[in-house]
Amino acid sequence: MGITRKTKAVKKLLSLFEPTVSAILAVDLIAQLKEEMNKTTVYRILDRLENEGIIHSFVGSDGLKWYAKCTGCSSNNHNDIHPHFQCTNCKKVTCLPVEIKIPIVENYTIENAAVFLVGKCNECSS
Amino acid sequence: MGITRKTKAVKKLLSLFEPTVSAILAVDLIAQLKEEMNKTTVYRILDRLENEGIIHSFVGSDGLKWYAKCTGCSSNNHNDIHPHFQCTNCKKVTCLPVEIKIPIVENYTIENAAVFLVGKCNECSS
DNA sequence: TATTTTACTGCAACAAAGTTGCGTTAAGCT
DNA sequence: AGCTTAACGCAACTTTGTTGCAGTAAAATA
Repeated sequence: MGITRKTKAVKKLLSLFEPTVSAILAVDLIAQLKEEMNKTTVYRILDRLENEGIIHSFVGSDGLKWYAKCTGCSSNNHNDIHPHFQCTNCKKVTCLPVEIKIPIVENYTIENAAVFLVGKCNECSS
Repeated sequence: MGITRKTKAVKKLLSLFEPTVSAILAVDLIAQLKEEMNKTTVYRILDRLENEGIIHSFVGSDGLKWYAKCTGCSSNNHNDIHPHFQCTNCKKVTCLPVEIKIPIVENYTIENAAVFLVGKCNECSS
């Protein structure tokens, strides 16, 4: 197991999630941190932070991995199912603070749901 | 543009979608057809069939691409939003014939939704 | 049916995202 | 300061998917 240490790399990476409510592509994080740390390190820190419930990840419609800061998640309780939204114009991805109603389907016991919405955000549709 | 020809390869690939309602991983199709055709061919046929509205694709929670046969889609009208379900036990992915209610979110104009559900199917939960 | 057109296929090489092994570094403890 | 061990960097690798080009085979035309 082991306890996550607050190294320079971890602090730096976490700081990138602060000033925004948007999700960030893992690939973009790696590009942005190119001079400061190795891509392996980025992936490993993201893994650890996710396991501790500090951030959460999801896969976009192109198969790329996104990360965003959790609001009210912990390592035990990580199942707040909220949809993610991507604007077709500015490409930004945001977590929507909306409760998703999981449909009840006969013959299927649904335990989790990943909802990825696509459309136009307010700034791009005006 | 060009019109899709019904070549041997196309017929063979399409036949794999017949006997099942389940979705198929692109990677699995390639493995299954290894002796009969090149992986480039598989990807290209899948692309064409999707453009024509004969099959549709989506990305699973692991980032891999799935394909399934459409029921009631055409090249013009491809927007029947139905959820996809993966059983955590048998790993099968199926299209659920359920209408998804897209939530109305302020400041966001939602045009499309990808819903990926995870849980237990009937055969695996009994 | 022979010819011509053009969509389709195979191959090899490539691209990009993400992983693994291992030797080294540095955080946190006493 | 010294010790333990988590964390890091590097290089090499794996996997999925793409691209360019030369050759093949459908389908259209005559």
